[in-house]
Amino acid sequence: MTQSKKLLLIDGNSVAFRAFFAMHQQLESFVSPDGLHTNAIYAFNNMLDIILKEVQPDYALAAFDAGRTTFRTAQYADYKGGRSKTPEELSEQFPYLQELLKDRGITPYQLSNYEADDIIGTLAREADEQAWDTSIVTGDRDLTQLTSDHTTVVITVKGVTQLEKYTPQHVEDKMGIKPSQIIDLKGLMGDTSDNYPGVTKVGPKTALKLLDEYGSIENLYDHVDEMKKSKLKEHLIEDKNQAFLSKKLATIDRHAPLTLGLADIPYTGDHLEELAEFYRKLNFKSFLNKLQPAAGDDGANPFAGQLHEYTELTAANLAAALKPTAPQAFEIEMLDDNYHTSPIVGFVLGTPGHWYVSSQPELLQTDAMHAWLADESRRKYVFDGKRNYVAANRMGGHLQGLEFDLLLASYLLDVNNNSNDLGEIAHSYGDMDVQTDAEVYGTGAHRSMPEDANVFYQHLTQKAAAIYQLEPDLYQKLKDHEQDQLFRDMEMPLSVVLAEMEIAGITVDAERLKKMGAEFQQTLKVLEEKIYNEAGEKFNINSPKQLGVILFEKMNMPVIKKTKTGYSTSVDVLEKLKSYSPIIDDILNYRQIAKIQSTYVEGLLKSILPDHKVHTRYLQTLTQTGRLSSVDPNLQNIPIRLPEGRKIRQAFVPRQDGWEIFSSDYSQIELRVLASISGDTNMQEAFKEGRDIHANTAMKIFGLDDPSQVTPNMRRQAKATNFGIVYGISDYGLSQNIGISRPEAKRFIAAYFEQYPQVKEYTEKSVQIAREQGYVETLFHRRRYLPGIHSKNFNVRSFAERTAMNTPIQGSAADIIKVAMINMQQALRAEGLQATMLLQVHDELIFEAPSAEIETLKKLVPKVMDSAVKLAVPLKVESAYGPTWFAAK
DNA sequence: GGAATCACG
DNA sequence: ACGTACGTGATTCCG
Repeated sequence: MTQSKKLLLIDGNSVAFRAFFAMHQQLESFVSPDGLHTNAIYAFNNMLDIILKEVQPDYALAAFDAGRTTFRTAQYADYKGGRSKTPEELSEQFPYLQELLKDRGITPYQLSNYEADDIIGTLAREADEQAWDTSIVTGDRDLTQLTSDHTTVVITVKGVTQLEKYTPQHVEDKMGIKPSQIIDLKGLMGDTSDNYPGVTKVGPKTALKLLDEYGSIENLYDHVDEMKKSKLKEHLIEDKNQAFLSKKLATIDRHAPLTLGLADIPYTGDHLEELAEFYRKLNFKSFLNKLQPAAGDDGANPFAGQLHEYTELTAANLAAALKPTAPQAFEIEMLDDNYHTSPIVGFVLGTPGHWYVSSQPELLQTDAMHAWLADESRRKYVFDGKRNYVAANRMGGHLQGLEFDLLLASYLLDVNNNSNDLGEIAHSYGDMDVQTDAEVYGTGAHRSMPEDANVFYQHLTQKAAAIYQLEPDLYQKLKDHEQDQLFRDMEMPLSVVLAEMEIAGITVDAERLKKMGAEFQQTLKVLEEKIYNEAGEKFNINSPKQLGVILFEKMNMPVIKKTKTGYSTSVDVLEKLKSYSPIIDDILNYRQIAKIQSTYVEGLLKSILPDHKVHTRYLQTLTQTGRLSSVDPNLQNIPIRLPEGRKIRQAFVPRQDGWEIFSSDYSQIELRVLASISGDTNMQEAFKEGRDIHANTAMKIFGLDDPSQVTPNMRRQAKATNFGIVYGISDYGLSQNIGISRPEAKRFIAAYFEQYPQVKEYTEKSVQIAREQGYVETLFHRRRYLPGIHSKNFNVRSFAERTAMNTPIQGSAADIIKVAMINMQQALRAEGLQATMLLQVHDELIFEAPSAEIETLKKLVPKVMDSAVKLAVPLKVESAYGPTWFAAK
């Protein structure tokens, strides 16, 4: 069976208009070197990326209007009259838009006397007759009259990159009429934007009612005499001609005399060289970077790039391959993200001109490879050293001598560019010679080795070559940013520390978890029954939608908050509903236990490997602030705040009897960082004197003389205010958080800034710096760009301002614990301890150790942590230990 | 695949 | 007037 052909038809004018106005705000920032406005072209191209990927057409055309005069203006002179002139900033973009379309393999077309709609209608009809599948993209809902079993109309909503698909069914659901009735609707109600009238006093509601009853304008007028006497009837009779004319105007001509046919418009894909030239001309860097040869190309590569030659590694040539003393690129290949468990499919190493590839992981286990891996003097260039370290470890090797990690370098240069794909990153630095993994291996369920081994080898080779080629450029950029130390002395060594922590893993007592799971199961069952009783019916408690119906419709509780999709049923909402019914408490309990059960009992059990441990992966190049994140499983959000959840920690145990879990955390590290970098003398004094910072703040903002006057509630509010400052305060946010009025929150903040004046200066200075240089930095020159700081959109700009205040604080705290971790691994080794660092949870480090080493750790760990950096205030570290993680707190 | 919810610092 | 706290990840539902 042959698959039916796919046709893509684009309403060029309509989409261009939408594109132009969607990016109207950015009009003046999208200007080519020649002074041409490019915002519409840019947004149009974004839409193309999306729709081409989705439709994958065999044939494609973009239709444009030929001018103002058409056969419709002949029928009705004022058709589309009164429209204001197309802005010059847009009309100048049309010729380029057509050039873009050609370069993207899509035929642009216009026909004098006809509108784009008619071209589209005609081709869609021809395609329909051959049972092709057609997608029509437009911003104009009128085109939904063309929907059929084979034709889908895709409407751009909210800009041009959000698309809504209309099938005949969707048209009916959304508009209440069949696609064929749209022209009747327009006939009755007219169209103000196209400037033709319908029947007097008939709007959408009346028109829909009439169509519901009569089906079409023709049938309506056949029976108009039978209607009861009414104003409506008079208008209908009066405006009969107008109604028929309007229907005619609204009807798309599906037999326009086109000068081309379907056979003339094959979709030819990106014409890479022309397209690259076009992007360069318009200064479209991001599109240029995304540009690459399509997968399955015969390797032809128009971008200067070369395909590097390679040699397949064998036992015989291994020695020769390992001989060069210059730094070598090295990469172990795995297809799954989780490198702790993914099969290893091959590896590559070498220097330019001498690339060696292999699809035999066993070679990594040879003595020769082991010696080379462990030889610190043999420097290695890698992409994601941590991943390679773990993989080498699985092959019995110890990867040392890491000199340059492309992934870490690109992350530090711009944390927004947090791709994990070598190809994508290389492209963003202008190296187009390497494909992305998605292109070579596919994604999701389709991910697999290429059929042709040479494709695999070539990909490995191109990756290694890209690392080598980009190294000098990126290292220079790091130096330009004053980030070479951060890179060399912090992130690079940390990647090895993290690899060792991940490999160590933490032991989980599965039996313990299962026992807890059984108990939770019982509790859930009881709660479930109770909730069904109270609701008077069974429903899915896990479905916020169904729960909303029960609470707010059936039980008539007041709606406190709405979400995009319906009623909010989140904790803060439910808390406010407690007095209405005991069902609320049961739901809250159910939610709490269900969360623990699904995420922490069942979820955790799934990640335990045969060694009885879980081996998380720390993502070192993800967060915008420099923190780590933890996945598969996430060990940075194990419950602690509520007693039921906290019990989960009883399942985290040392790897052998006679050992314990030891934990140390920084106390108030973010506020200490704030005190230090703001230079605020009052806040510094509080820390230097070892005072309770929240109580101290309470005394200051409530104007008390003595700590004994601070009530628990005052301290709670002061604490929230301290947090608020760190997050980039707003009176509204604070008022919400501690349940006070907005003016009160405002007074709090004013009092706070009066007491800590240099903190106020710090917040103002941070925003100022972001405005002036476009980015903010941490103590160690970690950088975050904040393009939103100049936005005209209040929300976007406000967010950037809060981020400007928060990132140096959160990020510097992240820097500090990273330094501590590197020093800690060093210290444990130097002291010859068996103690092993296992986990990092942002401001705490968790170890396992023989009981006999606990006394040593109690001194050593805090010492290493509080001496990681020298701030203007002391760092305080608190420790605890016990037989499980539960006890170590 | 997005939205809602909730776990952590 | 705008409409919010900063940084994350996993699970579930549902179109």
